[in-house]
Amino acid sequence: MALSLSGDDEEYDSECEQQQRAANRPKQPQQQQQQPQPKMGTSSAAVKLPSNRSSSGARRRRTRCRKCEACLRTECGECHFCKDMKKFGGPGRMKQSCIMRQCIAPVLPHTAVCVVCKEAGKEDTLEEEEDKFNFMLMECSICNEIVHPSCLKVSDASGVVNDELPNCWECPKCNHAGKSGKQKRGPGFKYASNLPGSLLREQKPVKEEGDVVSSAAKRRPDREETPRPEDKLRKKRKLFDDDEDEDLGVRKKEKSDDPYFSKLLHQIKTEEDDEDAYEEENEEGREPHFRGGVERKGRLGDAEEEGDDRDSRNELLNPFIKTPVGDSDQSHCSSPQAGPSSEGGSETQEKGQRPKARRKRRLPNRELSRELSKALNQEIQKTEDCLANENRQPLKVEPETENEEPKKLFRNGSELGDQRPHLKTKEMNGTPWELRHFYPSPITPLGFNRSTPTNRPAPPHSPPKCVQMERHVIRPPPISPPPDRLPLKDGKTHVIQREVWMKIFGYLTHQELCVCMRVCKTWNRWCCDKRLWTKIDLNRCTSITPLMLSGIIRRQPVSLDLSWTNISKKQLSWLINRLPGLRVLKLSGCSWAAVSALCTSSCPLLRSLDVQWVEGLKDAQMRDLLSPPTDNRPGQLDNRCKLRNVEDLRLAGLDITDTSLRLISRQMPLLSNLDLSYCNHINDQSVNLLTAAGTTTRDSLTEINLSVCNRVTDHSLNFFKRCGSICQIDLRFCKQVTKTACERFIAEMSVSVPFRLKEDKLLQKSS
DNA sequence: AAAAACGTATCA
DNA sequence: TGATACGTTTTT
Repeated sequence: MALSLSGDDEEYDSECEQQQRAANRPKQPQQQQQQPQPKMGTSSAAVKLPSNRSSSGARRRRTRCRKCEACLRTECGECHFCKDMKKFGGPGRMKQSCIMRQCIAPVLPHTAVCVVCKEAGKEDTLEEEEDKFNFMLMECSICNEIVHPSCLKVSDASGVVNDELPNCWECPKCNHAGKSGKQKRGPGFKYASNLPGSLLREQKPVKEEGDVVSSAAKRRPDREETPRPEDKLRKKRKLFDDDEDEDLGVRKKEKSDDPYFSKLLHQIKTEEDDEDAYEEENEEGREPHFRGGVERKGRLGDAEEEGDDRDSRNELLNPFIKTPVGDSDQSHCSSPQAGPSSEGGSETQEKGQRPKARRKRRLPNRELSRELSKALNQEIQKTEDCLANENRQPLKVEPETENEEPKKLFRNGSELGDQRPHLKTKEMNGTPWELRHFYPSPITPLGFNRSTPTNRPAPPHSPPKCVQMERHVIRPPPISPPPDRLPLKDGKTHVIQREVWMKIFGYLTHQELCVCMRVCKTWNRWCCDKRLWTKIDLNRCTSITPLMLSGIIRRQPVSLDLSWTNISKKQLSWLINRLPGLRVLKLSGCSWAAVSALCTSSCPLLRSLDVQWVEGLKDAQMRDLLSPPTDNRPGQLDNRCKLRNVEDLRLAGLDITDTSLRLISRQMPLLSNLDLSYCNHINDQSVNLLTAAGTTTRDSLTEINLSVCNRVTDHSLNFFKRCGSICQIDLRFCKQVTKTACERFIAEMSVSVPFRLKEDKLLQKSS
């Protein structure tokens, strides 16, 4: 089908698509009634597809890249889809891949060919990035046509590369025609709405009116007629309204920010090439901006004008945004890991002329500060506007722009209006996610509210706006995005290789990375490397916007701190379902309403969970949290505790009792570090439960924090004697615990395990 | 030829 | 709005 794209479609109506499918399905009882008409008449799917998009060809199905983390996994055998498989004893009706194996960067099938020349992608035969780009197959997310950029005749138009998806762009024709990217998110699919738990909804193309855009897009002929994206945008905005409009006007470029880099910049070729496009971006900060923005705002403050801000926002916010293709980047990014097709393409960095493409980036950062958030918001709006405009205007290739995706976001979603929070980033670069402790938690027991254990810092409450995420495909950034060396103006390349730069970037904070991202396309790309964003910290970010969520997904952090944010359940659920590799999740200070998202999702790899001071989290909620997933979303069924692999659990400030501890001792066999500070209902019996014979916690516990637990007495120390691995017992500020008892404990334990009093009532194994 | 699985229609 | 079903596509 895919191939067939265009030509024929005209005949069909846009609606066909859906119907087509319907037609295909003979079976369903009800269907008959409704019978979608088979306009297509026939049923062959292939045929049908084409018809759908009238104007363009049918969308081509994509296939797994076989290289990404997901593709390399083995089937879990536990998700809904696996259970349906015959190999796992199921009926085999669903025919879906294992949830854990949903490809992150689906590629065009090998059978895909250029609509114009009918040949496959040839990027593998070329060396220059530009060439590669020009000869690789690119699928338009709007008209679905698959072509070699070099086969296009449109000269001045530029395409907008979608970095998120390999070989995906908004072709010059569509772009020039002002078609909006419609919601289509390009070929990539499942990740979003189809997945269980996805919050995004699929947009059903034709059907809904809302999709004006999409439908429009579908039709080729009528492009012009098609409703403009703007419409949608407006709608969206309304939904989220932002206040950022004003900002839009503001943005500008920042170029100058870092005088420091200026020299470098001059030398860097990238920019030049892209020149226009590129510069704009840089200067204006589109991609760079957004990043820069973040940082700057965070740090620099105003430095960036709007441009920067935008970028940063985009990144964070719009995960979907694609990087400007400009160069080869697009491809890189998009499918860094992905398959073949993507590979080839990826490099085109600067190519140029031909179809120019632009891409956008997004940076998810944690460091967004409020300022940043504002900036982000602005950017978002801008982006929206831009998107609307951009569609009509051809972009040039840029290395890292992120327009494309953002567009989608906006369109679909909601994004625009969001509130952009500020993300703050700390530096996570390179940090091993292994942290088992959440240091940062603002709420450290002993820290502030010592005296008022029960009071929790008021979490920022901002009503989460409705986040409607569309179903976009959110993909993680590529690892080691090309090029290998920094292109210089004189046509040569910098002596230092990418990996060396990467090591250097590894020492930078997120803010600094954002600054670097504004330097040039190449750096922009490199700095977006997933390895540099293993930890994302949005602690106390006043509002979590859809774009931010997208940005997070794209970066696939191993550690995510959403403490004291007003994230909603829907948002959290959406995130969790898309962060299969998440190990550390901090939700302290969030509402139970939000945290309850954990009840319906499975986080098999979660090792550290922080739910301190979560309002409304009591025994009943703990039960829900620890019981097997209740939800029926596919892939979510599991009879085991959702948090069975948690080693570090932070429950400070919760009104939980022995009921919860009993569950914990049974359901969390790997629990090593438990924080129960400020839990006023915890008493000696609680400790007894945790250390009772037959419990796994008895041997797994290495650290326990019972500080400010006024019901705990000296007697608890006796229970800890039976813990084989205990290394630290924090009983500070426990009114009923005496120093004498602690000393006695040390004396008695000294025979086998030497302990010491690190602080008053803070027992620590002295190794 | 068969297995895998994409993408969407339809069901609930 | 999520879950299920399934024709078709794509790979093996």
